[in-house]
Formats: sequence, C-alpha cells, structure tokens
Amino acid sequence: MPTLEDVARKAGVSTATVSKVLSNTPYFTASTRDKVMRAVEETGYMPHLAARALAAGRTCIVGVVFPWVYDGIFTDPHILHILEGIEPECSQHGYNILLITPRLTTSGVDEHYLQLIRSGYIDGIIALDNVPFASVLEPIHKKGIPVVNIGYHVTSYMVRSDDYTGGYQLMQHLVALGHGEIGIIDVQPDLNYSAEERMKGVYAAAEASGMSVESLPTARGDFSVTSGEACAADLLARHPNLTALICLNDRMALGAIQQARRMGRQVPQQLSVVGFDDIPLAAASDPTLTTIRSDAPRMGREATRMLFSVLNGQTPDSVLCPVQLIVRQSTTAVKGGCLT
Amino acid sequence: MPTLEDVARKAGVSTATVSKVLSNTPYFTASTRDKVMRAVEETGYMPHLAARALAAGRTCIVGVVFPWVYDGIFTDPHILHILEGIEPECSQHGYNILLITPRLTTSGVDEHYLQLIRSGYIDGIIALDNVPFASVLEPIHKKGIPVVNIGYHVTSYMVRSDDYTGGYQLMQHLVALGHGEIGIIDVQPDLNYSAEERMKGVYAAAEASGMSVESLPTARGDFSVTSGEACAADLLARHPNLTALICLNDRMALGAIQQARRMGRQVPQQLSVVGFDDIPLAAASDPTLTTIRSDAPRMGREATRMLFSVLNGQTPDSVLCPVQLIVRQSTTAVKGGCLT
DNA sequence: TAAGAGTAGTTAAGCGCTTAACTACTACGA
DNA sequence: TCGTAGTAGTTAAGCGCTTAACTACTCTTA
Repeated sequence: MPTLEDVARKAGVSTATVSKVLSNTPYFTASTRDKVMRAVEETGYMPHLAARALAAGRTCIVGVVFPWVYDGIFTDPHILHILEGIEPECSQHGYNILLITPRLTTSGVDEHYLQLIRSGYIDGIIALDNVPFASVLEPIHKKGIPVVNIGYHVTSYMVRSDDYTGGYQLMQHLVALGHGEIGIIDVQPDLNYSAEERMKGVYAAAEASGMSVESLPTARGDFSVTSGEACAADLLARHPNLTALICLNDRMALGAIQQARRMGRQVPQQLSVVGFDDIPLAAASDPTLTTIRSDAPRMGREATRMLFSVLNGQTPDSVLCPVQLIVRQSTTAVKGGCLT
Repeated sequence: MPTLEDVARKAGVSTATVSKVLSNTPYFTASTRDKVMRAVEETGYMPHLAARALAAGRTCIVGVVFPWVYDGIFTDPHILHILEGIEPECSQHGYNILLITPRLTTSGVDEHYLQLIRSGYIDGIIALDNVPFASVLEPIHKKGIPVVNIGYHVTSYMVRSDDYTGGYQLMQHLVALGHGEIGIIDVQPDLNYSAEERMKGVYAAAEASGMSVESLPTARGDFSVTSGEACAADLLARHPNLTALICLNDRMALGAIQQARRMGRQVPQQLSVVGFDDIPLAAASDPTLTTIRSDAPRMGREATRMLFSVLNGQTPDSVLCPVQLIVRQSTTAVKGGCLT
C-alpha cells in the first residue's frame, strides 16, 4: 500500500503538503494541489486509518452500544430499526460503526467492554441504555467520551420515545370505546424503563377516567409471543368478564389474540386487544392490530445527529420522540357499551 | 490516560519489557512480571488500540459487511440472528465488530466502502454477499483481506444454508400429503441466490414426482407480508383449484394465509401453506406455520470460526449448514387425496 | 576452560500520519 | 527603506506501541 511519503515523492513536495492538501488546508497554489491530487490518483493512495487515528487523536469510529441484557437483543427488530436511522448519518459524516454488545449484569459490565471503552478507539457513543438495574454509561463518562443515550438513564444527552403518552393513549382509546373491564399484560418491573413509562401512562389515563388502578387485572410476560399467550390464558381464565386487553408490546398482543381465539373469544367482537411498537406484522395480522407507533429509525437518526453536534462542540437539547396511536381492527366499541 | 512509558517508569523497567510481559512473551522472572502487573494495576493502564494497530499491523477489528441492497437489510430479523452467532465468537477472541453497510448497485459499491476496505483498518471480513447482480467482495480480494462469505458468491471460504434441500423438502412434503395443484410464491429472479436455490430444490422435487415444472402457477413477491397477500390473491383467483401454496419465506406465507382466509379458504383444510426461514412468529401464528428452519446464528458462528482459523494461517473447509423441515398446522393431507 | 545454549532484559527503529513551528518570498503602505 | 501582513511551503517532533537486534549473565558440556 502506498503511503503519504510515496505520494509526496511522486508529486515532488513534502509529506506535510500532501497531508494538508488532502485535508483542505488553505494557502496552496492550484498547481501544487494538482500535482498532489494527480500523484494520489496515480499511486492509488488511501490514508491508513490507524496511523491517522494515532496522530490526530480521532478514529472516525462511533460505538453503538446495545447491552446484552436479556437474550432479546438479537431478536428484537426494534434494534435493527434504530440502526437503520444511525447508519446513514454516520456514513454521511464519514464515520464507521463499531457494534458493541456488552454483557450487562447486576454486577456490572464485562472486562472486554471496559477495555474497549478505555482504549481510545472510539470518538463517540450511542447507547441503548434502558434497564433500571444496571447501566453501561459509567465507564463512558469516566473516560469522557461524548455519548447520547437512547433510553431513560439520565445523562447529558438523551433521546426518548414518549412511552408515557403512548400508554396514556391506549387506555384512553379503550375507555372512549366504552371498555370498563380492562386487563393488562405487563412485564416484570425493573426490566425496562420504557415499559415502566408505558404503564405510568396507562395508569394515569385509568385514573383520569375514574378507574381504580389497583383493581386492573394484570399478568406479567417477557415481551415474547409465547408469554403473551400464557398471560392471556391466565387473565381470561381468572377474569372472564374482561372486554379488552392492553399489551405492552405487539408480540405479546399477537400471542394474546391467538390465545383468546383458542379460548373461543372473537377479537375484536368479544375482546379488544391493543399492542405497542407497530411492528410490520401488526398491519398484516388478522385482525390487524391497534397499537402505538414509535419511530425507531427516527430515534436512531436524532441520536446520531445529537452526537455529531456534541462532537462539534455544541450542546444540543435532548429529544422526546412523539408516538402515534394507530387504530386498526383489533379494537371496537364494547357491545352495549355507552359511548361518551 | 497512562501510557506504556508511565507503566515502565513506575515498574522500573523498559517499555519493551512491559509490552512483552503483557503479551506473554517467555523469559521473564516472576518478580519482573509482578512488578509490571502491579504498575499496570496502579496506573490503570489500557493499551491504546490505534497505536497498537499501527505498530503491530493488526487492528483486532473484523468487518461485518451487510450490503444495503433492497431496503430490507434493516427489516430482516435474519440479519440480526446471524449477528447473534458472530458476536460471541469475536468477543471471545478479543475482536471488535465494525458494521459495514455498503450501498450496492449495479454500478458497484460506494466510495466510502472502498476507502474503508483499503484503509488497513480491518483484519478480516464476514460478508453477506448473496445478490447475483453485484458483489462486495472484489475490493476485499484486491486488498487481500481474509474474508468468509455467507452466501453463494464464490470465494475461498464460504458458509451456505442448504436452501436447495429446503426447497426440495417443502415440495416433497406437500406431494406426500397428496397435493397435486400447488402454487408458488416466488421472488423476482436475480434478486437473491438463496431464493434461486430454494426454487431449484422445489422444481427438482416436482420433477422427481412427475410434475411438470412449467405448469406450476407462480406469482412474484418481494419477501414482504403485503406482497404475500397480493400474490395469494392473484394465484387463488387465477387458479381456484389450488390445494397448496409454497412461499419462499415465512413473511409471504403469513400474508398468504391472511389473504386466503379473506377469500374464504380455510387453512389448512382447504389450502395448505408452507413458508421458509422459521421466524419466531411461525410458531405463534394461527395456524402455526409449516416451514424450513435455517439456523442463522449457526451460520454466523461457523463463518466467524472459519475467519479466525484463516487468520491463524489455516485453510478451513467451506460449510453447508443443514436445514430442517418443521411440520406444523398449516399443512394437511389433501381432502380425498390418496396418500402413498 | 572456552564455546555454545539458554535466560533475562534493554535499545532503538519505525509503523504512517498530523501539526506546531519555522523559513522564505511577495506586496504594500508609511 | 523598513516593518508588517499575507501567502506558500518545509522541517521535524511525536502520537503509543511492537519487535528485531543487541547486551549480559548463567549454566552445560566436551
């Protein structure tokens, strides 16, 4: 591979001149620039990124930290959609993406992650840090790397989805349809901040319409389809008079619908079901699913833009991404219910 | 950040000694090792990866190249599952993953990708190169970086899923159930080698059982759920006597099932449907889906192991990952059909 | 007892690039 | 005529690490 020196020799200038011309430093004649560019062409020169990183102190690498909490990291399409927003922004700025998946347990993060963070390999970080019991941010802060968090852990720069409002809207929607006996398919507390926020929204809307939060029948799943089935089986057996089910994500909602059918309940005629996320299948299932759309690519995009603006010395504001209630076929007015 | 020199000074040895002790070079007394390790502890030293990369000529970065062909890259859970297999292997070897998503068009790859490949930043590459009309491998070969391809583009080291056998098994399964009128939901040719292989398998099994391949009713989708619906609508309208549908992936199969229902066909009583991939929803849909399971994490794992063995100077054999027919509820014997 | 083999560490070159500090030349106003 | 400002390029230090080549000491063994 040709180096700067080869180019410089060929162009008849110093390596400093080549380096500066390539980084668009002013004060060079057109003819010098020409000579350099021609030599670059002829030699097929490409800068050696490790050398550049060492000399300049910048690596042009952003780390994308997706902690490996529950096994779902590599199962959840949500992750991929966030990446979809991150990638073009990075590419556009000439930055590369290092995918970092630390093992996150109650006792902290793994050693490999620590090394990587402290190795000077990474210019900036986008983290997906959203589990209450642990955080990947601490070593990053310690090392002083600029970081944007997509999630609820508090740090200087954050992007969040408006989960609270999403939860609120779901409950509000069901109440407006006349539902009074509403079951909840939740997840275990302390698993996920977003889920907690969604529940806060659900409860707030319940209270706003005069319902008692404590009396809402609840089952706990783990975001998976099968757990949705199990929870629905449990809830419908214990509370046969339920007319609606709020599920904290779409996959559990789809499972719940299957299970309800097996138990002889027609959806939505006898049971309304709502989900959260608006995964692609929500629009294609039978019945199509009423849900909350959170714009994952946009969150990735916003986070990346924030990161680059931090890297440029600015101090951007944190972002709250709006959500949207998508009403489809899985919800309907309660039979004989009184619509307000 | 402390450097090797700080550690060396504190330990009272030369930087070479520290470097060698840390890389487990023989011929050092226990006491020297101790002094060094203690100094490392006290200073909190971490090697600077860019400096190490420059000096040693290795970056400890493997590139994972997922070309951005159709927009599906960030939508397809398959990708994530391949990563699931790659990540632990890399992590175990102390390597990091650089996620590379070149824009791949008929006119080649984008400039940023070219730069990255030629920049000396990457020790080895795992590519997912599977579109007939273009390839990301050429610049990699030119630069001489060790590469393993997950897909059908020919290169020294390859990992493939046995798509041919998968297709064969699907057709064989339906034939064994007595189906004779079978529709195909295909994708456009030249989009994906795997799809082509699957079709070859389907056709081979058809011929083996004496069917005429040309007469198989076929519609072309694009792997999406909605395209599955559209294709099913088309096929069932044009060929009302179909008793079974082979879909080249699960998402199209799920769409086809929905559409068949809407058109008054019960699945599987009046129409058997099979998919390909075994995505999580295949086991949770209603009816559950008969499909072919291809082990994506395993493919990632095998590819990564091959890469490291290449990096160690070995020449591993290419791998063909077996597939498995998963029979579920969406297929049944044809009514009044004669089972062999 | 001297040559070779093994052990334990040091010296210093250099990986390829960036950039502060410097030289040198031209132009121009006071 | 001198001083200053602007323009155009060079010199050389150094980023933090690895490693070939070297020194120096201690055993063996013929």
